[in-house]
Amino acid sequence: MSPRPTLLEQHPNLEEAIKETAWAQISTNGAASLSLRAIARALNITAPAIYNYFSNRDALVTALIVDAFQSFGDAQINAIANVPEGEHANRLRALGLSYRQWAVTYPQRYQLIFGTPIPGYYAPQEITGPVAARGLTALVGVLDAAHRANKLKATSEAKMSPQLESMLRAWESSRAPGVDLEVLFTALVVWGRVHGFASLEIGNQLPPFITDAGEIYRRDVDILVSQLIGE
Amino acid sequence: MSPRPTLLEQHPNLEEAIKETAWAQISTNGAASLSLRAIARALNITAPAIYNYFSNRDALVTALIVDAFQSFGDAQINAIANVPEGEHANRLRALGLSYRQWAVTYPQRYQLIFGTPIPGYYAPQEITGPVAARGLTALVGVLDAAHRANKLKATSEAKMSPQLESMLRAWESSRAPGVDLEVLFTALVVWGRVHGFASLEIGNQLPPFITDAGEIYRRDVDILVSQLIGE
DNA sequence: TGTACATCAGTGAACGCGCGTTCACTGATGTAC
DNA sequence: TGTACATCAGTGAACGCGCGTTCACTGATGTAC
Repeated sequence: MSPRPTLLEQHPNLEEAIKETAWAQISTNGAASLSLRAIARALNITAPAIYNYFSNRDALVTALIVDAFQSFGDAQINAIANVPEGEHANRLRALGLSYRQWAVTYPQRYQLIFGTPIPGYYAPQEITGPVAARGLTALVGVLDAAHRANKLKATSEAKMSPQLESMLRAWESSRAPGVDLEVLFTALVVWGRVHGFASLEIGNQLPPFITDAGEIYRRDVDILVSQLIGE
Repeated sequence: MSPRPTLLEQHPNLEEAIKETAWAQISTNGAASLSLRAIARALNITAPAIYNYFSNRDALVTALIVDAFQSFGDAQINAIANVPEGEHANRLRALGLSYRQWAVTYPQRYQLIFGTPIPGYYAPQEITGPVAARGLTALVGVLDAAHRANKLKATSEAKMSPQLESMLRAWESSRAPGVDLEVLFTALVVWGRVHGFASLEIGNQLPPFITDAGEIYRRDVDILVSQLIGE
């Protein structure tokens, strides 16, 4: 037993500790002012030590973004894990509620992947892209299953414009083979809809009388589900 | 005619020039890294000169935010100025389309008022609040008119929860006297819905195959209008 | 069990930088007589 | 029209600060013999 603990003993997994401290900083100061020196200070190490784990500040940010997307995707997938496959309405509702729940639970992560980009930082798409797609995949899956079971109501009787169709077809052929274009369109609409209210809440942009945004959100999700899933 | 122009001649309205330069900086570097020194550099003046117009950095940011809200409110109001009062569907559609149009036209302003807050900056609510409310007011007005004309479809048959009702009643009595609670709820839902997709587009968070987000947005607004306004 | 050595995580000093803000100042402009 | 003076927008030097990153280093740990 050494008289004063070595640094290794203080931080058995320093890489993890650095990321955790980074998240703590983001939650108080915002992602833009993430500082290696401040992280080091909080961990009682010196700033250059961080370079043993991340080659520079951007590498740390990228790691955080990947973790956040991972966490988001996990949350979406877990949300429907215990809802029977045939209950399309319940599955869609679970995804919608989980979206906000995750955002409220991890506002820092939410801000990092859905908020204003960090100035001077450019996310490497080859790292960020695949892990970002995972979240939408769950939604597309649920809507597609409902569609195949003939339970998905059409959002509109109007024909899609040729431009819209060709964009969606590009998506279909590259990432979602065999999925109906209406399903893909609906996924985007649903995403935008849950995202909008959640982001207003997280960003604290709702009027002050909205003291419990969850109340509105839940009702909105119910409406959304009943508009999309038919018996 | 003096041989070299005085600074006054270079910048007849320096206060305005400072704000314009600030906007330019925000659009390239994001709001978080707004720097008085950089603004001064771009204007060929020294940094302390800015203090003749804004007492410090935060005061400049506040002025920008107020301007942005003003611009947003104007856009919303102008959007329906030429749409006849009785055409509820067209008025709602005009507001929806204008929301995105403004965001696309002034992404910096959009980011400043709807994006991640600037670290270390706290908006003085007494200045920011009133001007922020103006945007929602137009929407509430249009929905209220439709409701009074019996053209607003109910979003849901389910009864509102008591908590939801009491929040909305607080809003009604403090800011929107006489407006039906269903109208206020609908306004929030509409806001969240247009906001969500617009913010994904502005934040560049849509999947890469969505090359023309406006196509999806327009269709989404059409769906929204047809769901809310009946004949 | 004991010694020599390689490894390598973390240190501490230093670099050059940009920042917000203060301060005493300058020098052009406009006014009063 | 001419002079003395007040005003005040903008200057330039300086302050103290925190930042990312580099570099040669130290000293504990683990391995080979």
